[in-house]
Amino acid sequence: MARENGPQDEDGRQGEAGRQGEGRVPSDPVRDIAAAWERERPGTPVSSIGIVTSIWQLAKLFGDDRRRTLARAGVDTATLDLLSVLRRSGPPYTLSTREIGRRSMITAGAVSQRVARAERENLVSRGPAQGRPRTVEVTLTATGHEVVEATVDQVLHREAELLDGLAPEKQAELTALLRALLADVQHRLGDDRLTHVGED
Amino acid sequence: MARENGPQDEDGRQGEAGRQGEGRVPSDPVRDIAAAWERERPGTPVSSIGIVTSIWQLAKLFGDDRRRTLARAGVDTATLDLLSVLRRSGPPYTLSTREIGRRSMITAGAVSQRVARAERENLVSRGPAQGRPRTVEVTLTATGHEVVEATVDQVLHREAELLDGLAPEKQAELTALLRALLADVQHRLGDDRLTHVGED
DNA sequence: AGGTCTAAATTTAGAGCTAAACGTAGCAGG
DNA sequence: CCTGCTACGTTTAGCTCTAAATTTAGACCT
Repeated sequence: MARENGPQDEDGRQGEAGRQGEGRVPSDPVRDIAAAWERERPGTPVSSIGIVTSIWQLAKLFGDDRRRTLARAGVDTATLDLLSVLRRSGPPYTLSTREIGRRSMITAGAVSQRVARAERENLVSRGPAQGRPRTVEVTLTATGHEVVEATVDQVLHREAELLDGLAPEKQAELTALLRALLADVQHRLGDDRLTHVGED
Repeated sequence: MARENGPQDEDGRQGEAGRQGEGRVPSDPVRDIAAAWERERPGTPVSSIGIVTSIWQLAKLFGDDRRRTLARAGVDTATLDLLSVLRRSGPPYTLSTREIGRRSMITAGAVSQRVARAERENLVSRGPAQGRPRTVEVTLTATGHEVVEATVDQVLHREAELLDGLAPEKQAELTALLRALLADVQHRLGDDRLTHVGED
């Protein structure tokens, strides 16, 4: 209620898809974005929007939901990510900061900060690696181990729940396509970073 | 410290996929994550990982790449997102802050801050809405308009390029699946937010 | 041995975001 | 009328990230 008058469109053109006349398309926000660019700037290269924007929005929804789930348990997503990477690596639950950065796809500075925060709460410990000079090893503590055990299933279960509107075969197809795309993009970007240094 | 011994594989088992004996699978990092959970904690509900983690990593790669592309042009991604939403809405390039938040999927506070930053650089202007009390309207300035025109094609073109390792039919399939998933998750989360208020 | 060089991690500056507290102003009921 | 409610935007506190500057400590060369 509230909003008594201005019902239909302060929003500019919300339903801007305009004329997909027939069936009653139940509003596809991502498609609308591409359509709006076409309408406003004919020739805009919109081909990537259907994939990139959907991925972006899904990541946002999953991420926000995960944050809320974990907040109830008193943990934050960055810390759980760190603990999970260590937990998954198996005994002795130890990795170099470098390796942590690679697996979590974050910069070295971010690793330092995550580890410092987690160390403050006694979830991990830090020390020089034996055989390798200049490298620091991070190890899960007993407390850290407990936190993982207490939260990981919750998070994963919740996410499986969010996916179960999609039929299993569809999920399998999607998994395969995402996997192929991820491998390709990763490869491309890895190369680019090396080749692309000074040009363009 | 003191973790002597273990020289050979600090990385835990990087290639932890272990025995997918035959073909020489070219290392699938996302699959490895699920496999590692299974190995370390049999029974962990890993079914969502293939989709959720891939989406997360792709979003990170696309996002980082976009940030780098825009940095060269002296813009940041949050600002371009704001300007784009306004640009796409068509003349008079004006939206309420509420609507901006909905379209960009960010909180009201984040909208305020984005608008404040953009206003400082004269990319948008802000003022009370005509017919509706209590609402603030944001409008693209000429400068803001120029920034969009100068950068949007670059960004979208770059992203299309990143996708073009995936065959067009595959892209179409992926688009359709993501679209279905997004609609479902969005619907579910919208409901949840209302029903879930005090329980659990 | 002494002076670079270099590879590693850490620290810092600054952008962004969320959640929650706040300010404000129509509006509705007594 | 006055009071409290409600819908809106803004501000603030705190977290997290990136990029760049800084620190640290072997390694290499002569």
